[in-house]
Order: sequence, then C-alpha cells, then structure tokens
Amino acid sequence: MLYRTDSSLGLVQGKSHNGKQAFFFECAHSFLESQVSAVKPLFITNHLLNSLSKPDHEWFLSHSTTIHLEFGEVLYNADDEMKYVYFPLSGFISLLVDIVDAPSIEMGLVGNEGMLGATLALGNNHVPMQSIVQGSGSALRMDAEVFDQRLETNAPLRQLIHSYLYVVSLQLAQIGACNCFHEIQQRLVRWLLMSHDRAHSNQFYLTHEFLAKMLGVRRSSITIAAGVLQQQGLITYSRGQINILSREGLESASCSCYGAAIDVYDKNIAKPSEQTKSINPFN
Amino acid sequence: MLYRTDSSLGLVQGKSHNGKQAFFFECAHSFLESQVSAVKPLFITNHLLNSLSKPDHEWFLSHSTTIHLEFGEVLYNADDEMKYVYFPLSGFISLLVDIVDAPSIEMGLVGNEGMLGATLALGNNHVPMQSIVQGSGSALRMDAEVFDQRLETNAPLRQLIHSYLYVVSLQLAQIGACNCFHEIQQRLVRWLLMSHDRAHSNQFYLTHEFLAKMLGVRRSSITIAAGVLQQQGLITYSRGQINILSREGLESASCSCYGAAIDVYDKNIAKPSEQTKSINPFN
DNA sequence: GCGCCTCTGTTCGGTATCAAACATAAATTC
DNA sequence: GAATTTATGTTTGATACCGAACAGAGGCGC
Repeated sequence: MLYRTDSSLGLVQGKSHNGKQAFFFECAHSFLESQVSAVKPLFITNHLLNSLSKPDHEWFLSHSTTIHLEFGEVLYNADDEMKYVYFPLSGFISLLVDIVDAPSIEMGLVGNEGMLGATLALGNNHVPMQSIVQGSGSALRMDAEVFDQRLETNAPLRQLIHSYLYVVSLQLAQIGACNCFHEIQQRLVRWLLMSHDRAHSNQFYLTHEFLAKMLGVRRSSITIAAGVLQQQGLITYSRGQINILSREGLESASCSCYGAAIDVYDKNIAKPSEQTKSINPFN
Repeated sequence: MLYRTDSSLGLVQGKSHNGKQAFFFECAHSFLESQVSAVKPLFITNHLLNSLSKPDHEWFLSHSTTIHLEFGEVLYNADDEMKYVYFPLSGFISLLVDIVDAPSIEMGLVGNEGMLGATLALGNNHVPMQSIVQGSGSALRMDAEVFDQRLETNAPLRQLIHSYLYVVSLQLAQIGACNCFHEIQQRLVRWLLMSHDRAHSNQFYLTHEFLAKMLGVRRSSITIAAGVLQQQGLITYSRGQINILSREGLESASCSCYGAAIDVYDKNIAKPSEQTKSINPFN
C-alpha cells in the first residue's frame, strides 16, 4: 500500500552550503500566488484551515502572518505560556517529552495536517510539551488570543479543533506504545515516513544525532539502522541530508504504526470539500 | 514526601474465598448514606463531580446509577460506541493500547479522580482505548447522551471536563515516556502507587500476570521485581492479594513519574471548595 | 484427602540496546 | 592548504529484558 501518492509533488528543496534549506519566506499568502522559486512544492496549505469554509479560511489567512520556522528553533518549552498558535505549511514541529532520569523523546509531530496550540480549545493557555522545529519551512502564525476568541464564536472551528485534539490524543497513546515495543529499525522508518509527509520533499535535513534524540536512542544505533536502509536502497544520506528513494520500500519496512496514525487522522478529520483525492492528508 | 496522607482511611477490603473483593453494591447513593458495612472506606466521592457546584453535583447523582465494576470486566473495546460514561468511586479502570506485533500496555488509569468518557466533550462518541476494570468497586454510570446534553448547556462542567482532558493528554505523554525509559522495578512501584490511590485500600487484588499485561512485560519480570519489594518490606503479596505496607518506602522507590502525574492533576483540576486538605486528590 | 487449577518461583540461553570510546571523513574556518 | 569542527562509522563489553520452559505451592472442588 502506498499511502502517499503525490510524490511527484515532492520537488527537491534548495540546499545551501551549510546543509540547511533556503526557503522562500515572504509576506502572507505569497505561496498562494505562486511567486515561488523552483525549490519548493507549490500550493502547500494547512489541512485544518483548508477544512474550514472558504470565508473562515480567509479570515484565518488575513489574521495571521506567514513566518519561517528554522530547524532547531525552540518555539516553546513545556508549560510556557502560549503566545502564538502555529499552522505549519512546509515546516513542521516536534513535540518532545522530557522526564527525569531519561533522554527526551518525541511523542508528536505537527505539520500542515495539524496545528500547534490546539489545547487552547481546552481552556488552557499553557503549552503541554516542548515544541521545536524539526523541518525548516513556512507556517502561519496567529495570536493565541485572537485564535481563542474565534474559537468562542465559531462552532465549526471548535468542532474541527476538538477532532484534532482527539486525533492527537490517540496518536500519543499509539506512538507511546510503538516507542516502547517496536525495534529501532522499524521506528526509524515510521519516523522517516511521518517526516516525509510533512516535509513535502524527498530530501530533508536531519543528522543522526537529531534522529537519536527524537527516537530516544543512541546516535550509533541510528547510524546502524540508517545504514541498513541505505544498503537496501530505500534512502541515501550524507551529512544530514536524507533522500527518500523509495516510499513503497519504506512503507513495507515500517511498523504498522505509521499506517495506523494515518487511519486515525483520516477517520476523524473531515476531508476538505473539493481537494485532491490522495489517500493521505498530507498534500 | 508522602503524597497520600489519608492512609488511615484505607481500611481493608473484604476478601472472598476466591480472592476477589466482596463490595457493597447497591442502589444509588447508598454510599452517601453510610449504609455501608465495615469493609470499605466511607464517603468515597468522585472528585470531578465534587468539583462542581452543589446543585450540579446533585443533578449528576440523580441522573446516574451506582453500579458495581467487577475486576476484569471489559467496559469497552477501542473504537466502540460510547453508551455510558462512568465516574468511578471505589472501583477503577485501565486504559489499554494494543498495537500490531506487540503486547498490550496500559496508558491510563481512571479512578475517582476522573471519568471514563470525557472524550465526548470533543464531539466524538467513540471510545479511544480499550477500557477494562482493574479494581473491583463502585462507580456512577450515566447515559452518554444525557451527559453530552448536559455538556452543551453547562459551561462550568464543560470547562472541568476540558481540563481533565488536558491532564489525561499530558499523562499519556508522560506515561508513554516512562514506559519507554524507566526500568521495570521503578515502573512497577509507580503503578502500585497509582492503583493504591484509586483503590482506597491498602490491599487489592492483582496477579503478576495481570500486572505484566499492564506494564507490557513478562510475568516473570514482575515476579522478580515484586519479590524485591517484598524483601524490602514495602509490600506483601500472596496469590493475587497485594498489601501495601509502606507508602513512604514505595514513594521513594518509584520513579519521579508518579509525583509528576499528581502534580499535573493538582495544577489543572480545581480543588473542590471545602474538601480535606490532603496533598493529592485521591480521597 | 485427592486432584486440579491458578499463581508464583526459578532457570536457561538469546538479543536488542546501552555506554563509552576511538577512528575516519567531509565540510567549514582561517 | 592546514586546522578545526561536525557528522558518520565501528568496536568492545555490559545489561536489562525477552521467550520458553518447568517446578513448587496454595487454594478449591469433589
């Protein structure tokens, strides 16, 4: 099964000398107007916003700013006050848990299928987990208060965010179990697939060190697992640049948790009215 | 630090020949009227309901039924339709995750500090995880639809349930990380403490087999870890009956995740107006 | 009392992963 | 081009836990 059918969209990102990507990064909506150089896929929209009515969607666009998320940037630490909410477009964000006597571990991933800050809809303006940028790229940023007020008055929005919260909870439980039981090899693949979806590119920036932190394992374990994938011809990598060569291969090398997470999303988040028919929501 | 200061309340439960507890289990509210034989602590109330205004609390009591939860009973499987919501009193419930190619594992615990069915407040009437009774005892049960309607019209209730959902999400993330990193020995202790709080008794029924399923490990690993605790004089056990001898000892033998979970709860769920001043909410 | 079942204790070898090094190799700085 | 930094490759030994099996032991039914 091939979950992601739009890989033709996955153009290669520009790559600067230091291995980080050079993204366009302009005033609001530039991405909608195709004033985009060749390095990024066109028309990346946020799927949640896209699920709203057209007027609502436009309201959001006019009340938010397009910003650039830079790899490694710490948007929030756990328990910070929530000043902004983020709707990722081409960038994406890791949610990390840190407990005493243990390395940190990623328990959630937020790309253009979701948002950072949905817990405002639970009446809590603190951030539940550390949130760091895992893929450079663009996002829409909005004042938390503005978002919160809109939630009060807009029932369809509230329902959408509630559904998203339900999905995120389920994924927390699922990823928790996966991290606990499945082997590093498979978990790495799951993770690459989830990142691939949100990066909208077959190439992204990721050192083994960083991957190790996400999966809560040693760096050298990643080196070994990634080496296997490279030998199998599924990926190539060099000094932080990972290239996805075969999604199909990866999907069969992954544990089922990748597919399960997609299913949970699809089942609970309404498809945008007249969007493409790709099987998964990441496009 | 001693989180639970009410251990004098923790009277010993009645014990039937087959090792299961014989609970009183009567019509609604009998527990409030002290028509209770000596085997259970008096006045166990549900802390969420207790946090509501008095009229609201009474509305809930008059619209729910006191039922008995029997050890091992499967209240829901994952994705079942939610027919009833449960507010545990002396009983408590495990939330289990099952993924492909792995044993099941507990990702949440619901006792009289919480409820089963809070996700209705997210507009979803399906159950996120398998829910099985882990400690026999009483609970208030209410029609899911009745609860749902009440949510619509009662803003303080909605806020309370939202806060509880926030707490549960955080605990999912935290327990997920704990299961992943901390050793069986410590996790077992965390788990005993969490159960002790919800059982309201120093003695409860639990086989090693069952514990192993909760922690996602082999039965013999539990036997070894529990043996250590017994040698240290913190617990005794025999054929399913576990006796807590020293909470203080257990609390210092546990990983910090137990205390962290308590803190999250206390920080986010308002204390009932004129309740006791015990440090944790389980009383 | 006898047999049965459930629960617990213990053993064996196997392995995924850890922890801590150290070696190479590519990019970046000067 | 040399020096430094960053990223990857590889080794070594230790260990927590697994999987499977079997042996005792307490309680229950007959």
